[in-house]
Amino acid sequence: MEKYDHKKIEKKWQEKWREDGIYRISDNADEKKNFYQLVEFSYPSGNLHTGHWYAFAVPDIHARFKRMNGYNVLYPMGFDAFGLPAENAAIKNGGDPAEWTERQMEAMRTQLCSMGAMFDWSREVITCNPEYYKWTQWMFNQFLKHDLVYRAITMVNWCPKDQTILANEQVVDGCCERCGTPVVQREQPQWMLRITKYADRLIDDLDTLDWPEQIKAAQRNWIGRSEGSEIEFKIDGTQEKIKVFTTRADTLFGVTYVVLAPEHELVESLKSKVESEENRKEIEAYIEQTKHKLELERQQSKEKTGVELKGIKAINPANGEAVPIWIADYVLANYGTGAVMAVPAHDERDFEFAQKYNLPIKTVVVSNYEPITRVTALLVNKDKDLILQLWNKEDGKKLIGRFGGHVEIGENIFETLKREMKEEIELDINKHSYYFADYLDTHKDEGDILFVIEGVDVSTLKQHEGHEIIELQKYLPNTEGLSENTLNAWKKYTSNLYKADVREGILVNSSRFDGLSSEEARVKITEFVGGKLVKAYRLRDWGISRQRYWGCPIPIVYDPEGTAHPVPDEHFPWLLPTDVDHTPDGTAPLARSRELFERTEKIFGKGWTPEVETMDTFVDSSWYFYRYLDNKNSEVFAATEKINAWMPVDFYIGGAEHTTMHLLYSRFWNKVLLDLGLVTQNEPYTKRINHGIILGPDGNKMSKSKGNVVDPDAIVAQLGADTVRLYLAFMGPYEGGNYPWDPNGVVGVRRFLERVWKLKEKIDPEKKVCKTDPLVHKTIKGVGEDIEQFKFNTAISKMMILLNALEKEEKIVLGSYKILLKLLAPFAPHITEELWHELSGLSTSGEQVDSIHLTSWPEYNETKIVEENINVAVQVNGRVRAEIVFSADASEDEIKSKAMEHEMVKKWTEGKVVKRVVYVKGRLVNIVAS
RNA sequence: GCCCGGGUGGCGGAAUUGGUAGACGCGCACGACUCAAAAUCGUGUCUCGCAAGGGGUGGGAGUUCGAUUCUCCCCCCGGGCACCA
Repeated sequence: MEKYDHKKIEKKWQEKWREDGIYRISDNADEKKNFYQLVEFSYPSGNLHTGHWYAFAVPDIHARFKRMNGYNVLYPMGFDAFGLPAENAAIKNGGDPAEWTERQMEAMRTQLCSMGAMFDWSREVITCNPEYYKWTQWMFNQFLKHDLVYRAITMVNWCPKDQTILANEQVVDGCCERCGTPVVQREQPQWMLRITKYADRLIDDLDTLDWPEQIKAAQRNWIGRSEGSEIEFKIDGTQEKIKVFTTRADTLFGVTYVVLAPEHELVESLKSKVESEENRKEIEAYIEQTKHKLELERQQSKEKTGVELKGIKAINPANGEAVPIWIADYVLANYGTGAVMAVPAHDERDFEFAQKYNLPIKTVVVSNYEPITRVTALLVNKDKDLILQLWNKEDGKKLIGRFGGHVEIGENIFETLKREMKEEIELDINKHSYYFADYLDTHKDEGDILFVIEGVDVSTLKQHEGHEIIELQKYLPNTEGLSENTLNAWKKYTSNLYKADVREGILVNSSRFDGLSSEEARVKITEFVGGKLVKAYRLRDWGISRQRYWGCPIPIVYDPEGTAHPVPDEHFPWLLPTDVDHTPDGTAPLARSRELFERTEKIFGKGWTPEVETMDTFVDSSWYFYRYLDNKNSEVFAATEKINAWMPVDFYIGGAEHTTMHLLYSRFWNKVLLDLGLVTQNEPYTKRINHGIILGPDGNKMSKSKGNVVDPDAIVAQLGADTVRLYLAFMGPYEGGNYPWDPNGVVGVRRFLERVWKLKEKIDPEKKVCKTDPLVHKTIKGVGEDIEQFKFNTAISKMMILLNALEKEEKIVLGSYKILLKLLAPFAPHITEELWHELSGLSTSGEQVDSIHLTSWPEYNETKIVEENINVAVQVNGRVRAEIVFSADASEDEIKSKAMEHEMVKKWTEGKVVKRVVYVKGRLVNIVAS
């Protein structure tokens, strides 16, 4: 018999599939449901590496599976062809980026074809093609019309050595990613997209998505919404006001100074009003210093610095108190209002600053802590995690109870607690902690206000009339009988308390707000001082200007007065000029194009000039998935009926690195398209998973310098594409994990394929039934379920188990073998296709055989999965003592009594009383005896 | 510091979601074939123990007839955010 030789079959079938066009997908296949599976397209930066294989060939398994299950599956491929990698390579090799890119794409297409994936190449999308970027420009114009684009001067990352702007992700630890030079901040006009306008929707709509919590959390983090208040502080003796943003309006009574960011717009006018020339110079010097502070320094040193604006005071709207005004760079200009009210008693940073510059610290207590009298300690941290330590009052030594949990202010847990505690003086700490946690849960809605204490000086509380607070430290040295865990918890929570102790506490009785939770107090106090409730975001607007050549030209022209105008739609594509030397020198390469300037003047008139910036490539990739649907349309970016036929993307698979970039940008882009009435879906991707990366055999990230790069082309040549696909799928669950490439492991799956190949020798066309039949059906079920969940590793394992079983048989049923081939087809499309056709000779009819990939997924019969016999484990007190085989229809009573009779059971229950017999259907019997 | 994931043999990883921990593969050991090697096939492989039996899923406790799985505390690793008021 001929040996399995991948070289003979893989190319052959790839060509045949292309000729037959079996992967060409129509928009409407009769009766079939459309399924859009998307993977992130790649930069045509050069060679296809293992990462590409992992990203494209493994999801192909799922796409093929869906197709065999009756879906009309679109699994397209294209190139994110603009951008730095292509441009850099072109610069290095002295070529034209367009030509260079075209060459790379051609090479990569060949490599991509070697995967044997079901890409529909007729739908290919290339972002650097004018037919594509014409629509990017058209959308930019739409954004512009709807006030979602603006030009602003912003701070950008600037590498002084490379003379170029760097995107945030190109700044690593405050240094330029490429040359390691510390990055400086520089003011630069930029075209901005108003993504912040969509911040709320981008957060809120995450709830509707079937995405991993991890990704959602990262996006929430990135957008960074926090709800707070904007409160105005009048500046004494002027008309000016300082607006501050705070999430802790309830601490307004504790404000002891106000801080502006050095870049704050009011600083300019205020500095002329300071009391001395000397102070003014000091201020100017500080502002200057901040401006030139390297990003690196900002990150490394959190040492507080600042300068007071002497002689000017801000008025606290809550109590009319005049407090000093400072500028300090710990206040960020572009977050909130760029100004904060400082409450050192309740904010770590303000506290540090106040300590350094000797500013007063005032503690605010908004509280009603009446019930505390009989408990030795009650602490609430700022997350409202309540920790209650109950000490025996009599000798003050024994910790009799402790509990923790999230608590809402307003629970009157105390009275009942007292009652409960009376009976149990010596509670076991660990045992009872649950009891109390449960208790908290069930009494959430009852009772009066209990307390809010935060950062409170114990001695201050003591002075408060009518309440008895026993100081914790009195009992601290007495650690007898406490477990280590308790002791640690104790230390942790008391250390918070002592931190407050350090502060010079002044009790401010804001009785008006007594008895409110800090949340309620926040709202009430904001109202009281005429502030407003606002939200602040960490997310900034999206700067899309790039001073590079190889990108989509921003379709803007300037009139002779310098006013910007959009290039009208009829001039699209607004072509990227080619008469440009694109060696980077810190200026935009397009500024050197004669053709572009001439074109502009010719169309718009003398003195008009073009925008010379290009767009961030994340713009290109923000809508590419729409173009796959209708990639040749010259009238619209994609026809509505095609959009409706396919969108939203059912399944989007990609790398974790895009979590807060591409995934957020394209969601934003989609929402804008929705608002403009161009599309109908609120979210572009229904389901998303992130895959991990393939590491080198040494467990490190593959890199040329480490010499651990695995070249997929070489492995494919040696072992075949099917083996590589199978191995990548077998390494571990597809979602999330990073796996080292194990050269032995690949050989292992190759062995599996060879055994599948050899197994055909055992086929007996006459044989109709076999004892492996139940396993065959079980495997169909299991493999299908696993693929659905992207657990390819266990799917393969199940096929291996089936193969192991079939190999043990003398002869096997043809049907079983065919099923195995079908199950394996999505994983190893070539070998299965070859065997499938070879087997057609064994079938009775002589007609033409279809591709295995056009057949449907085998069906399993649930009743056939049931095995004849079951193994029941017999336990005595939870330990397995015996195993008994029963026929599958044995009754519970029968199984139980047989188990009781077993000699091992007798041995282990000797002299004991059987208290209970637990039976788990078809699995085990547990005999409880003592 | 905050927010998400994780922690199981020598390794990648399984475990029907509370029911016989370690599937499947790699590696390793032994055996068969061979003059020999490779390839292939077979057997074994968590750990202590000759065995009977005991221990064991990062550590400590708890709930349960029974815990890798649930609860609490702690430790460690990976990722995101971070002077965000």
